[in-house]
Amino acid sequence: MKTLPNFDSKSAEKRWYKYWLDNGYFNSKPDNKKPYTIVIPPPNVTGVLHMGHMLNNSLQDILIRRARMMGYNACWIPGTDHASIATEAKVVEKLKNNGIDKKDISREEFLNHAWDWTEQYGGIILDQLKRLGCSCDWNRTKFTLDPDMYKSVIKVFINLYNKGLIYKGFRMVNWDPDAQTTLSDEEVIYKETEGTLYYISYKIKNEDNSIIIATTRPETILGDSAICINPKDKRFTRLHGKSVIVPIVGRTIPVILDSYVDPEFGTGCLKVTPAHDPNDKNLGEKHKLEFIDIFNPDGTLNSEGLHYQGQDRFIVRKKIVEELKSMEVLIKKEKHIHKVGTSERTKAIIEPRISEQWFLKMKDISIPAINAVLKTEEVRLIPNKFNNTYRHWMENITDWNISRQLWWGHRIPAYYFGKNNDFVIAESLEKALELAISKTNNKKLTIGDLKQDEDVLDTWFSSWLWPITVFDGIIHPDNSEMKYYYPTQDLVTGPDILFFWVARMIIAGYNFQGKFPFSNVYLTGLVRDKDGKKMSKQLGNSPDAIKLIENYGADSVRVGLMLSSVAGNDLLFDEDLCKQGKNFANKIWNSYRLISGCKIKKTISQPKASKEALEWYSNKFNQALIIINDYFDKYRVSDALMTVYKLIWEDFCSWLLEVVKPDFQSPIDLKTFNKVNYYFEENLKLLHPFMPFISEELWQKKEKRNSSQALIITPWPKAKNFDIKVLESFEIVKQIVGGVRNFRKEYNIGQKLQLDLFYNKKTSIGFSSVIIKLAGLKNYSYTNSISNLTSSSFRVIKQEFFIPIEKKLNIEEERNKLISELNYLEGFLNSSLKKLSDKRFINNAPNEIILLEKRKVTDAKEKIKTLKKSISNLN
RNA sequence: GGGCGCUUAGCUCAGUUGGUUCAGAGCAUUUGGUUUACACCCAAAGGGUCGGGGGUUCGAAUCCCUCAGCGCCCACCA
Repeated sequence: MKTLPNFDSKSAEKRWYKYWLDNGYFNSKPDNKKPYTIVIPPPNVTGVLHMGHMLNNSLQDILIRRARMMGYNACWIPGTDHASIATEAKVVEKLKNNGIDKKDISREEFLNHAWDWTEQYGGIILDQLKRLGCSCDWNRTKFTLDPDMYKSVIKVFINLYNKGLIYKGFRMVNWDPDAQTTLSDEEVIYKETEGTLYYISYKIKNEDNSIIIATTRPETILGDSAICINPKDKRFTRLHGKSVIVPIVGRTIPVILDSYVDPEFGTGCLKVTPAHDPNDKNLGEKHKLEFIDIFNPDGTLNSEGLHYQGQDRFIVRKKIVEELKSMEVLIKKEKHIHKVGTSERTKAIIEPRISEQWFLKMKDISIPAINAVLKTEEVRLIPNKFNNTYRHWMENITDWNISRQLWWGHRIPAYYFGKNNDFVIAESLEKALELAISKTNNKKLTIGDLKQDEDVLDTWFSSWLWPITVFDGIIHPDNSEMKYYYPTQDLVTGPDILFFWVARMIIAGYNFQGKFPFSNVYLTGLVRDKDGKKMSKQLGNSPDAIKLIENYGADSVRVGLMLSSVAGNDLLFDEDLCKQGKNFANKIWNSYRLISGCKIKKTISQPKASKEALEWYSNKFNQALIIINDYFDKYRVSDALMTVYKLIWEDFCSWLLEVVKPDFQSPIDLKTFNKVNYYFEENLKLLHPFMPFISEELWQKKEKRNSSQALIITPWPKAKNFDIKVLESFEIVKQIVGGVRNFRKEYNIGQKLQLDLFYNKKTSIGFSSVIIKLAGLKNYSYTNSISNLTSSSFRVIKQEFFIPIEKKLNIEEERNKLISELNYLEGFLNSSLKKLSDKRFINNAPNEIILLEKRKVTDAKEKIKTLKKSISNLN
């Protein structure tokens, strides 16, 4: 029996993954089965597997493997994302380490470096997913910068532009004066900083009076174009319609009214500098103010800065304060804590700056996407608590800034020509020339006169097409793959990209394909460490994913992740969970060791206890299967796993196997052996989506299997009816066995000594052979003449059980035990009686509740009677 | 500051429309056990005023109000 070695996860993982690949089990082609499709959230091409990926992809694999077994044509499409900003940053850094500055090389050279980098690191994360067991159709692997994907993205851009949905406009961007580049909002770090709030007096035009404003950035008064007050602020009613004069500059600017201004803050008067503050920009647009840009790209002042031209913004701040002081318009200074945006890369204080960008109008095209989630439920968010967040964002959606000042990405297909920077939108230079000629009627234009836009598209502008482009559905909308696989079924991703990605895919799916791209969106939580801290490289609290797999085995890590992973809830990951997974794998392995080690003897007949226990397990299994299926329907994956876990560990191992396993070195009968084997395999089927490797290994250990019988493609068990009464009476069996076990513990009686157990009512409980076997009884029968003085008793349901004991009965303890049981029951009875005597209860409660209460009373009374008798017998 | 959500055992979480003994699971802990698949094990036990307060109701973990603490998203306030 010791011949079976321990489970070797490393070798099993290698062997079976190769076996699945070699047999093409992951691959999908359209056929006449129903499709079940998931597109992977493409990880960054240069990324490495982290805990978030592990969680996310384990879930997808569980869903896809179960679907495969359920008979669907399961197709999981893998791929990677070019991730403009992240990848470009990494390439820039690498070049820098090699002494190359991005500014010094051409776009083409840079892109060559970027492609080298991508080829070098691009496959890593996908290989890591294989280690985890992910059953993706690798033949379908896609990359968002693949030529066909590139074409699709450009086609969509042109299409939207021609519909008038894409336009060029001005936007306030985060400008890094040191790096001289724009930064995305994610790259700006806000730091709490102590600054100074300066109170400055502005003279009212044609009056001797003045008003006082407060500002943290006095140098920006050079760009002031208005003073704004709250229309409801009674202190300043007299200023309505007036103008003021900007100190130093001498410019006359209007006083405007807007409820944006908070009368409580500062003086209640706000100076408006539309070119250098996002909020002021809004005011500027709303009130049609002049935009006065006072800075050069390097943070020095331009000609609008008058005598400060060419000096750095922070030096100017100091000098201007002095000048204002000398003009006696600086009223006072106050310390002021506020948040200042700094560049993640250069640490420079960012300068909000107006710049020209490409935008996509979102309002109209997002309406169907709002309805799909919130009204028709064609797309479901799981859990649906995210519906509110979704609504909030979608109803306040603003135009999408789709251009980025980067090189790595899909280059914007705008071609400029002529002195006025006129442009055309086209999929190629040749086409652009054609368009430019017809637009200008200038036949002398040549390709050399055209200059393509330097910017690339936001990464999400390709990702939002992902469920379509993986099937080439933009270029060839009616191709057979599209017809078969689109729309897909489930999407599994994190809530952090609900808007960046999920919402936009829903929008794109409807607008470009007429159908929403998926039906269900399973939103996972963030993976945190066990102290609740977000896992990150900087904190160093993120375990190495591959090391985890090596230490515990992929199956165990998957179980560890699933055990506490509720949809939408953050996952507090503790390595001990993997240990739990490993223990489980060990348990399963050893149950196989027991079964496979049995010697079969055909001539012996099946013991009654085995027959009874198998009958119970058959019901138990079907009940569990129905529950598991229901959990899957509700995407309660960890509950489904826990149900499998308990079915195998408790019901199968601790109860069934304990009954059917033969005595030491005794043989087992064939009938029992076959049945146990059968259920062992049924269990493996339920286990497979969660623990693919060990389940396949154990499945294939069975003899005479051929490849067509691989577990991965074996049908999921069909749920059959079960008899709840059988399950209920087995629960009573467990209590009786437990009662005997407690007795043994209390009186320190080992398992080997066989006991007598008597009951005092003739009602049948069933499973008597199981009881005899598991409780270690030599006699189990009815009697009405048992003395409490010579036996210990316990009660299950309405039945009383006695175990005769010769010497050691501790009467005092027995009595105390009975009395405390009695006290509990009497308290229980009283509360029921009290309820029933309450007329309001009788008048209001539904009949069935009253009947229940009455039954409780009669049951309790009966139990009390027997208990009292037992107690009096003890005296 | 605006919006949303959360608070149940030491930890991570279940708890369907208020109603059976409804206060649960897993882990952890404690106690006892092992030549007979597995100490990566078996058997049993302890542990919660369901965040505080108030209300509705015959009846509240569940519905309402309020307070406190935590989290997320958005805006980041001159």
